[in-house]
Amino acid sequence: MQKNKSEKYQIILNSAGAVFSEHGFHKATISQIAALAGVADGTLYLYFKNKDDILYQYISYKTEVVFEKMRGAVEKGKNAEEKLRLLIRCHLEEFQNDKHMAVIFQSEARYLRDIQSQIKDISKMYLDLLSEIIEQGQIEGAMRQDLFVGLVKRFILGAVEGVISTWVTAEGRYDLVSMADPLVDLYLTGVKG
Amino acid sequence: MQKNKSEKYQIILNSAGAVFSEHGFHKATISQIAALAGVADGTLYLYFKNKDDILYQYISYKTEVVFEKMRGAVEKGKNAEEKLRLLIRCHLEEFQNDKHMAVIFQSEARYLRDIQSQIKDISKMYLDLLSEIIEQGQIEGAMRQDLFVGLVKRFILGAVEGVISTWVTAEGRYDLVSMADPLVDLYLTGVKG
DNA sequence: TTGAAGAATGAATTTTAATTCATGACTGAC
DNA sequence: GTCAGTCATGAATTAAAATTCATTCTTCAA
Repeated sequence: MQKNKSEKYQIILNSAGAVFSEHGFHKATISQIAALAGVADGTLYLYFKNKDDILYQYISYKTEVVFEKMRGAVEKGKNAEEKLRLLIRCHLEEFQNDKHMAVIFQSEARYLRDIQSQIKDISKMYLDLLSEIIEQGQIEGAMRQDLFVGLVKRFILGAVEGVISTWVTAEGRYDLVSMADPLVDLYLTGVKG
Repeated sequence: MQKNKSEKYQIILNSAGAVFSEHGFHKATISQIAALAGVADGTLYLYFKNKDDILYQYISYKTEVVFEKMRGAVEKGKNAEEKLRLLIRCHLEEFQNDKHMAVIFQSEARYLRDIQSQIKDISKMYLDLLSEIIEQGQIEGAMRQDLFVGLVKRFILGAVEGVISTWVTAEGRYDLVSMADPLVDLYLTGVKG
């Protein structure tokens, strides 16, 4: 198995993303991925330990890239509310721009239960980002003091994921990013008349 | 394959629930389910078409039961806010009381992509319930007129699922139902100070 | 007591796809 | 032109479980 992230490594990873998102990890076969990548079945084993490892590397890689962007987006915000808006917008943008990733995170991430501990879990990192933002918001006085942060951050992440999930189910037929501000408005002021 | 829902059918379905939730659908084997149910492997095929069918029937059955309870709960509410509180509480209660189901809905429901259309999808029914409640809330003047109902209902469901997901990950070590009212408060009034 | 129908068994079979590895092709140094 | 090292191939192997079915057990009516 080669160490460096050669061009072929990337091609295989992308093909795997396409095949996993179309058929689901378990119904996807090595042959399908190899065919799409334009290589022989055996070649995959020069770059990956096994089928699980392909999914693992895919998720690790995407997680790292996306999370880097999210952190960058949040840093640009001047106050808690702005940071929250930038984070949610970035989240929706990234998933809209990479539908395969969206589908895979949605449906397969949980398969990796056992090896999850090794992954820089995107949920964990995301929730930490949210904690920071909420705590800052409380200090600024922009968010209520009596919030149970542990619940609020789950509430926020759950809602974004729910919105993405619907979009995926709808085959991505509408613009996801335009949901960002209405969604944040709901977080901030709720549905009450 | 027998038609009636005999006692043995139920025993197998429950055993399957336990095994699926422990190992995940794909790692679970027919032999494990049969052993737990105290029958021979072949017996499962007297009651179910195949392994997929077991998951399918499990989810169909649980969906029906839970949804019946949710509908009953909502009917008891006098106004939109009360209905929402009762729905969320019922949701959390049912999942707390049946952890196997909670795990399976969380991680395996999406596997059934292909046969999803045949399933009385719990999300669909749930979202319809929410639509009714929100629209009623708007008529009552208890909820804002400018809400985009399609987004709000997803927002609400996503957040509950997120909270359940965390609870499942935490191995159910705390009381889930006590999250109901704080969660609804967030829906209604948001996090703004 | 018997025997026919319905249930259940579990070892044998089948299926399916992941993984291996003997072979072949390519590349650049000399 | 040749050789060594690297990379790629894909048919053959392996492995794991799902599924089948010939056989056995149970029940109960006559």
